[in-house]
Amino acid sequence: MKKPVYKELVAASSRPMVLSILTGGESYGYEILKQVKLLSGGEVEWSDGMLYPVLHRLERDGLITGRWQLTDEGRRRKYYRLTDRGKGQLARDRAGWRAVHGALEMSWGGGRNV
Amino acid sequence: MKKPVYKELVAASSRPMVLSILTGGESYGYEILKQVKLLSGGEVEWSDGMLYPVLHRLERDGLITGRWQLTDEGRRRKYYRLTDRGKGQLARDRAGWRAVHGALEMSWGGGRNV
DNA sequence: TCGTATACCTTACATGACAAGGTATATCGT
DNA sequence: ACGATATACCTTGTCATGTAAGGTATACGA
Repeated sequence: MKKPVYKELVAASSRPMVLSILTGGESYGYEILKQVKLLSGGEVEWSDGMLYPVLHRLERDGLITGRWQLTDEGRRRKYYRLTDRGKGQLARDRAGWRAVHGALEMSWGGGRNV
Repeated sequence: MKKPVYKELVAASSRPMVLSILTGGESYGYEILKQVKLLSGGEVEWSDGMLYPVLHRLERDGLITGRWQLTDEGRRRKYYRLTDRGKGQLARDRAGWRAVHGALEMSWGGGRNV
């Protein structure tokens, strides 16, 4: 049983993570879930019930756009890609994250101990 | 006008930040607010309306303990200090944060570009 | 035929920041 | 004397968001 990352941390990272994954090209929900797990070395696992609303929000806000696609096996997937607005948001999210991360690392010893 | 850090990021960092600040010794709400600003180089500013409920939660959960103190000037302050439970929680929060941070940094270029 | 993986979606609930309001004292400038 | 600002704490109403749990459907291997 893996201890889950606490939900506020998921909330803080979901948008930049999804946007960032999409800088690598189109992707879809189920694949993004696996990407997150892979990128974190298995330490972070998202529930699909959390991801789909995130994707809908990002699309509603114009940060990503989606298109339905049928695979050869007959499965339907919704592929998303980053918009220009999404790229701008990602840059701001990354800056905000790093500001907070810097403050945390400072508080965790100010560069001396771990 | 400073652009505020978005609220999910505040929610994710508030507990580890407060607990971490208290590893440096007792402190109180108003001072913690200034510490956060200082540690972030002025980039992160918390509202007091957000911090006080955080402190109450942490105390309720036994991660910190508070005591009222009167200063020489007649001001009342509530000083908080870290408990052993709080130290354990801080270690878990730090591990969780770093797991997510690592995944984000991976997604932000995999170690190559910025 | 049954379980697992793939692939999407929704709702009820609890949590937590934000905005805005409140109380009170001390200090400093005019 | 008075007003503004800093210090120092608190609470309430509103909104956003994850979690848990449920749903639908197809493909594939045992």
